[in-house]
Amino acid sequence: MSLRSSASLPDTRDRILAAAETLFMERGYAATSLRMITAKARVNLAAVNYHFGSKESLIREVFERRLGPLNAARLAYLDRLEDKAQGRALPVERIVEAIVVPALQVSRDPLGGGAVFLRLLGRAISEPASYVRETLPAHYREVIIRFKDAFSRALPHVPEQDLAWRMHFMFGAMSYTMAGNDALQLIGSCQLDGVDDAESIIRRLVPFLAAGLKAPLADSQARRGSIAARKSINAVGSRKAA
Amino acid sequence: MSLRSSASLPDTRDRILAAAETLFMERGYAATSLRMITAKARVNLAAVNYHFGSKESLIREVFERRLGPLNAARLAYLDRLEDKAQGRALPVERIVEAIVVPALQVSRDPLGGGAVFLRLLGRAISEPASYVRETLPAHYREVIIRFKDAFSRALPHVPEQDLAWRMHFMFGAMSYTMAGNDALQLIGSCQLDGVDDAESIIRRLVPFLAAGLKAPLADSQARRGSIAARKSINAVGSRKAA
DNA sequence: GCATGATTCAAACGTTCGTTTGAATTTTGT
DNA sequence: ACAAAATTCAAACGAACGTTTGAATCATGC
Repeated sequence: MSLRSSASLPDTRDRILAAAETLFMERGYAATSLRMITAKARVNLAAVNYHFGSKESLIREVFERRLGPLNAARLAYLDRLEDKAQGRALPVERIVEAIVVPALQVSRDPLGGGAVFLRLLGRAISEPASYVRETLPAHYREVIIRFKDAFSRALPHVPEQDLAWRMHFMFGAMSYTMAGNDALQLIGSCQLDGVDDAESIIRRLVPFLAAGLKAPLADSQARRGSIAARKSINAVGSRKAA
Repeated sequence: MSLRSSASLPDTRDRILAAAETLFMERGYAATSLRMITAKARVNLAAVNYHFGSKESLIREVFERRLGPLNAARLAYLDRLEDKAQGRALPVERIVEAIVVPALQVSRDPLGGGAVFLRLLGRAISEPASYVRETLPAHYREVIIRFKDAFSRALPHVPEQDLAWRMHFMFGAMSYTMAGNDALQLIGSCQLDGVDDAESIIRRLVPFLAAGLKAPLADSQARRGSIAARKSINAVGSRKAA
């Protein structure tokens, strides 16, 4: 079993995990070499293959170390909400909180690496690496099912397909935000300094997502919008887009 | 100048661009080798360095070929809306359309590669590669400024910082959707087949985003939610998250 | 029709990658 | 204390990477 004597576990494994987490977040999986990781972790190059077997297994463990507890906390949060509601429908805002708030908890992980992992997770969702695209859905499946049911009860008038899409949009806004994607430097054109702590982001994100989920259905107004869109496409297409 | 005689331009450049676009979308920048690109494009390996100088310049051209026209179409769409409105505030839905609909146009590019580029673009926003993170903001700066002004007039009661964050969330949901991020396989738990064409996605995305942008401000209810969140964090943190 | 420039091509360059090896070192069990 | 197991280490492996080279091939203008 190789159970460590509590006090003096050889932190080589954890140092590698922490270094890999940071570097994968900063540079992506493919662009991060094992030599960068072992240099940052101050361990021997061969330690990665000794402790994890391969680079691919390493990134798998990076995710599993934190994603399991995160999604377990989300489900526990939802359980508590549903217990308290005693069968009554939950407010959409509370369900959204059950997804978003545990992320805040992770970002305050006393080990300190939680915030880094959140950014990594936000990036990983659009990471093309096959190990990521196969590992994440397995972790999320139960979360998706449970929350889709909860939203479905809270929004009984929203058809299943529309609800699925709205949850899709919700995960998009969330992942993007958690990834810290200031790539477009929205921030550059107006000051966001000092208010980018996790809690104030959540205070803004939850109402945004709840309003989107509760939005009136498109059908009534959609026809007109769709036609207008079509016309404008032709109009734009006919000019020389410079 | 090397102006080609119209009919028989050596399509080597375009074949490389198309192959690179697809492969960057499928596997990411760092994980795509020049040998993969030249094999797919059926050109010689050295052709990339001959025509583009380097791998980095190649990806830059991949983006500039399509992103310029796309954002120009967005600005033209907004121009047209504002001309018609004659100084009156625009409906939020129309402004959102001006961002989203030109993407639909790109996805119908007669050259056929537009949809691939949209997915690449959605991924690139969270791509850590420095060339991407430095190139994209330059293309988007004017778009951000113009649309922030438009939203600001349409939503005069929303403070600037809140508006910036809501636009941030909007770009998140958009990028995620354009990237085709079914990584969580929301789709697996409920059928979305047959309705995933670009137009029906937009018909669902625009109301979602517009509702989020118009959401009531958090302040009134936020205090309570924040405290509840804090308590739940401690509660969850104290149990063994499995 | 031939000289000139543009393009393609096979081959090789040096570097870095993930992984393996086998000996040295440390930790553990008795 | 000592054998056995676990871990660390320096060094090297072959493969794949982006890029360069110089000759071969193609197109073009006079």
